[in-house]
Amino acid sequence: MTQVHREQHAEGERTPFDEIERSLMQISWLAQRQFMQLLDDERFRLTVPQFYTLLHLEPLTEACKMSDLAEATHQSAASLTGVVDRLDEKQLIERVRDAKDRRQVMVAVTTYGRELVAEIKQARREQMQMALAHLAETEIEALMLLLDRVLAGMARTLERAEGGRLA
Amino acid sequence: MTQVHREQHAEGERTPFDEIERSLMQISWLAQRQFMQLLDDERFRLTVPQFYTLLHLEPLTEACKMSDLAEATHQSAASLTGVVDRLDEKQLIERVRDAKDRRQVMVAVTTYGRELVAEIKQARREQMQMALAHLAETEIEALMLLLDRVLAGMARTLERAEGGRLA
DNA sequence: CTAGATAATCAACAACATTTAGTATATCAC
DNA sequence: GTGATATACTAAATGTTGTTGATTATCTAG
Repeated sequence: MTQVHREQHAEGERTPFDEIERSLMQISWLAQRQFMQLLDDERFRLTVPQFYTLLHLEPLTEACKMSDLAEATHQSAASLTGVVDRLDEKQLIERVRDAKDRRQVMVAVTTYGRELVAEIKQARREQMQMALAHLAETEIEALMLLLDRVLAGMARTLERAEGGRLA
Repeated sequence: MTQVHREQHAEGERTPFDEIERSLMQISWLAQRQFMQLLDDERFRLTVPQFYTLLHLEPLTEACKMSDLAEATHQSAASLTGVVDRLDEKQLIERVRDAKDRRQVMVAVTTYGRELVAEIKQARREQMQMALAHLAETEIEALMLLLDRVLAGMARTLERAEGGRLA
């Protein structure tokens, strides 16, 4: 196992807050990493940008303009074209030129695309459950309490910041 | 602004739970994206894997073996070599061969590396505060309450899964 | 000393995302 | 129609990460 040596130096003051902040960051990294691996599964073969682009399209009844999609997913238009190309190859989305403004390309998720998103969500749910399966019920409860307190602390921080700015 | 058309189709049943799940996923994507952009700032010029590798080293008093670092950050050894190369170029870490086992390369964060991590954390905190600055105090409170309930719901899901498996 | 295991790196390559700049097409104002 | 603008795509170049398999150096067991 990896040995961990924590610092206690007097100047620099490593506070519990710092520890928690670091833990949250590390958890975020690991979760992201785990999700990446899930998406890379042979059933899906998606990358993270591809999935989130698809996810944005999935609930829409109507097709979405490329430019709107780029804005919504915070990707540049040129970058999005590549991502949408790859989704198109996999037949997860369809490109249709708008009848009214023939410059525009409207993108819509296909039925297969919707199915895949559903599968991925299901797999992710199972993955999360498995990730916590080794914890005892009491440990999960404790974890939840702690997370609640983290959120409460974040709320307080935000209130203070807000108060300071609006005073 | 992007027009959003939500689906109400009878089969398929779009539940509020689905909506929230999607929102959480989208928030996670946007947060990740925002963080990426922050790390790309001229002050830092880091990538996400580079930052989290550095983050893992930052609290350690002693240097860390490459293999342990790879395991901890969930990267392959070969992949990590490249990441550490780039951190080394930026003088954020130092490589030292272990005296006892000269095969091993020990990696340690430099003072400059620690400073940069601190700067990034600070910037991130400010970024988060700015992201929520446009919310009224009552809205933030409401948001926090809702997040609490999301977490509680997650806990229940986990308990059920746990109960089913252990029954 | 030798054989084999171990640690890290290297080499070669593929995939993806990203940027910049340029292009084709279509729309709109006049 | 003409010129300006808008929309999406393309091309080319870059950087990072990732994989696989070989390689180098080192240690350890016998």
